[in-house]
Amino acid sequence: MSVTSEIVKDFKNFIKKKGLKYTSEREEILKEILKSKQHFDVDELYMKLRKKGSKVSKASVYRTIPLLVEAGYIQEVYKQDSRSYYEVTLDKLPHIHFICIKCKSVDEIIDDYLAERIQEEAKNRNYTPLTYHLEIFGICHKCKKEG
Amino acid sequence: MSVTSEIVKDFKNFIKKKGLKYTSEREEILKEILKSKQHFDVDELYMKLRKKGSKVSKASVYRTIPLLVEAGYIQEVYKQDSRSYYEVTLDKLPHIHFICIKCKSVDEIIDDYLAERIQEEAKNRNYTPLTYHLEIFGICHKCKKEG
DNA sequence: TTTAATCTTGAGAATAAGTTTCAAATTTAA
DNA sequence: TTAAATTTGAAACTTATTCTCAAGATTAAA
Repeated sequence: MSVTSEIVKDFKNFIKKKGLKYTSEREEILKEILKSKQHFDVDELYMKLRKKGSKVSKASVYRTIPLLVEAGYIQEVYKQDSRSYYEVTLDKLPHIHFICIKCKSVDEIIDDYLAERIQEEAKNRNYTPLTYHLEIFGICHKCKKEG
Repeated sequence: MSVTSEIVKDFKNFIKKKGLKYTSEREEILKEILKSKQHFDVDELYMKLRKKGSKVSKASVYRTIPLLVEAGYIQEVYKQDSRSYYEVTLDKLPHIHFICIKCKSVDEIIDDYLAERIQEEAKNRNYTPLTYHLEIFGICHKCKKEG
């Protein structure tokens, strides 16, 4: 069984356990998201679905995202210009984003050591961490060269 | 000369250097912000000013904040429910926020080691860091106890 | 398979933070 | 004091996200 269909099955279970109904819209949205290799926002996702002939509404996309976050498949990774960006969580440690305030590019790195330290800090505080965002704002190499 | 009036003087210089005009509204807003010991959002700040009899408009508050960020007196520290929160930067290292997703409480700590490591990571990438946000989302001790 | 209860959907209205517009007021340099 | 330039307040606008509601889909049980 493919990874995707495995996840689809699990998501169905998740939905059922919550006493909700498993709809084709929810499945379509999940499948499309699983294809994304990068950060995405609601508009991008909605457009991709539309281009493929899907009839899902934007409202359904907005309604499905919190379910996928709760199920642990995606997470919000940053906000920019009052828009939220998400990414697939699978096999991924939370990571660091470098956001260039000039060109708006987003670069990411993973630093296991940093991740551990963050976990520690949370535990020292008697805090149950679920996820974190580390965003470093600054100027990227390219923009620095250009002036 | 008090710390506040020192800053007010510097801000006036900053404004002049940019070829802008130094207005009583800008000064009022800066002074009120300097009094804040905690995170604040635009609405809170605006309300405080109003209660003191100030006539500044919300638009002016919104217009002044980016200037104060640029001048380095305040920084945006996190966003929640599509609202931005700021704090006074003075003598402060960027720090970590624990945000409880249940009660919305925000706790902060400073970890110099983490701060250093973040700087390093940025430099390794040829990136000029200006500021960063590290937000850890989870459940606080109190909410965990309550179920 | 039919039913009935419940949930979900799409479309558009509503909400709210933040931005913009514009005429009147203020600041500033000369 | 004056004239050019900027800023202000108020209200209109923008835009991501949420909400509303009637119609349609799902589900468990008969």
